[in-house]
Amino acid sequence: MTAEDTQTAIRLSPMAVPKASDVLATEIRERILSGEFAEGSALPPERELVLQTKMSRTTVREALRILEVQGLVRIKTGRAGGAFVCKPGEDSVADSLELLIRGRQIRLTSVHETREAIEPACARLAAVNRTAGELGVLEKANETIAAAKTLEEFLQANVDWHVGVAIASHNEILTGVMIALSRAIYTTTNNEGFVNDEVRALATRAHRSVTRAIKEKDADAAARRMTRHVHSYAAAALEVDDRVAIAVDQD
Amino acid sequence: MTAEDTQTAIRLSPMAVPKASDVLATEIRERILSGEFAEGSALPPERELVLQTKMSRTTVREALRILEVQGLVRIKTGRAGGAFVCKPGEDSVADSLELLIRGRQIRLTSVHETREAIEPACARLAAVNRTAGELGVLEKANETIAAAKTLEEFLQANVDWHVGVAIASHNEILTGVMIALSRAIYTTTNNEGFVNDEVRALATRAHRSVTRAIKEKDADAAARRMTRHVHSYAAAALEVDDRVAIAVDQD
DNA sequence: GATCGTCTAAAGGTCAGACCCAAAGTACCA
DNA sequence: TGGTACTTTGGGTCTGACCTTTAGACGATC
Repeated sequence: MTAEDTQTAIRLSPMAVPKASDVLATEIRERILSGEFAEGSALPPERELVLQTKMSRTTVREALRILEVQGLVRIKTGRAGGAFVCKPGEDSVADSLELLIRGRQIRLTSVHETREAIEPACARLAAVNRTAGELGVLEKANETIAAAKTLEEFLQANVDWHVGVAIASHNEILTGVMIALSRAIYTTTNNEGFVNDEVRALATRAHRSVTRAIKEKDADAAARRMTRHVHSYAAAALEVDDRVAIAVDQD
Repeated sequence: MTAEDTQTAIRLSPMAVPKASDVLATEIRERILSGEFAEGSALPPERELVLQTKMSRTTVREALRILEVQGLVRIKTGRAGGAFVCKPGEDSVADSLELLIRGRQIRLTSVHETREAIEPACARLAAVNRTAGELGVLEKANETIAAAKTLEEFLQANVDWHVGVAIASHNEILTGVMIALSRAIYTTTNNEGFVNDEVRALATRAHRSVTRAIKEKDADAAARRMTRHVHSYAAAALEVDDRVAIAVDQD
C-alpha cells in the first residue's frame, strides 16, 4: 500500500471550513429570504443574539455587517435601534455592477452593448405595463431635459428618463441593471465635451418619440425607437471616446 | 439672538455620521479601484493596519469584512495569509442579483423577460468575438446535453452552454447577469416535471443551431435563433408553471 | 533520500469585558 | 405648557487575551 494507491483510491474534494460569522449570517439570511422574518421587523439586539447563539459579540456583529452589506438588514443606532430586515432592492445590484464596471476598467463598449440589449426590452415592456403615474414621470423628465441649462441638469434628467422607462417596465431585474448602467454612463459622459447642443436636441426628440409610443401602448414602436436612440447615442459616444483617446496619444 | 434666528440664519443639510469601519473600507476600496493596490497583492496584516490607522483591530476587521463581501479582497488564514486584493468578478453581481430574485419573490416572468432581452445580444456578440477555445466549450456542452442521463446532468450542461455563450460574447456585464439568471432558472426548473424528453430534444436542436451560427460567425442568425429558442423555452416554462399553480389551487 | 512527524512563527478568528455615543422616553421644574 | 436634565436601550469602538490555521524549517525514521 503505497501513497500512490491511496491517492487514486480515495478522492476527496477540497473542503471549506466555514467561519462562525458566516454560519450565523447564512442562517439569518435564509430565514429572511424564506419570509420567516418579515420585512421591517427588528432582529433581536446584538447582546440578545449573543445569549441565544453562544457566540461572542464580535462574531455576531460581523454576521450583521455581512447582511448589511448584502442589503438584507438596515442598522440603526440609538435606543429603539437595531437591525431591521429589509429585502434587497435594485440598489444593491446596481452597487455591485458599479464595482464590476469600475474595478475591471470595463470598456465603455460593454456598457453600451448592454444598454442596447436591455433598453429596447424595457421600452417594450413599459409600453404594456406602464401606469399613468409612471408616464407622468417620463413626461416631466422630458420637460426638464428640454429646459436644462447646465450639463449636470441635462445628464440627471436624462438618467431619470431612462431609469423611469425601466421602472415602468415593472421588471425589477432590468431596473436594477439599468440603474447601474445609468450611473456608469453618467460619470463617463460627464467630463467630456460630448454633450453639445446637437446631441441634446437629438436626445430630446428621441425621448419624446419613445415616450409617445409608450403613452399609446405601442410596444413595437417603443422598442424600435428606443433601439435607434440607444444605438446612435452609443455610436456618438464611442466616436468621441476615440477622438479623446487619439488626442491623448498625441500628447 | 433667539433659537429661531440661528435656525433661519444658518442652514445646514442633514449630515450622516459615517462609521469608522466604513471610512476605512471606503478608503481602501477607492485605492483598489484606482489601481493603487494591484490585483493579487496583499494588504498589510490586520495588526499592521491597526498601527497605521490608529484604529482598533475590531474596526479594521469590520472594514475588511465589508470589502470581502463586496468581492474586493479575498482573505486567507494561516501564515502568509492576509487580505489579497481581487477585482470583483461576475460572481458578486450574480450573488446580488440572486438575492434580489429570491428576496423579492420575483415573478418567473421577469427572469424570462430579462433572458429574452439579454441572450440574443450575447449570441450576436459571441458570433463576432468568440475564440476557438470558447467555441469548443459550447460544442462540448452540447455533447454532454445529448448524452445526459439524469435531470441534474442535463440542467448543469444546459447552464454551462448558456453561460458559455455569454462568456464568448466577451462582455463582462452581460456575463454577470447571465450567470445570475442561469442560477435562478436552474433552481426553479429543477423540481418540476417540466424537462421531459420533448423539451430536451428541442433544446438540443436549438443549441446546435445557435452554436453553428456562432461557429460560422453569422451574427444575425445567432441572434435570431437564440431569440426563438429562449422565447419558446420561456413560453413552455411559464405554461408548466401555470399548470402547477392550478394543481396547487385544487389541493 | 524520500517521507513523515514536530516545532515555530505569522496571520486571521474568536472571545470577554469595558466604555463611548446616539436616540427615545420620562420626570421634573419654571 | 414647554423645555431641560436624566435614564434607558441600543449600536460603535477599544483593549487585550487566547485559539486555530498554515507555511516553512528541522529532524527522525524507514
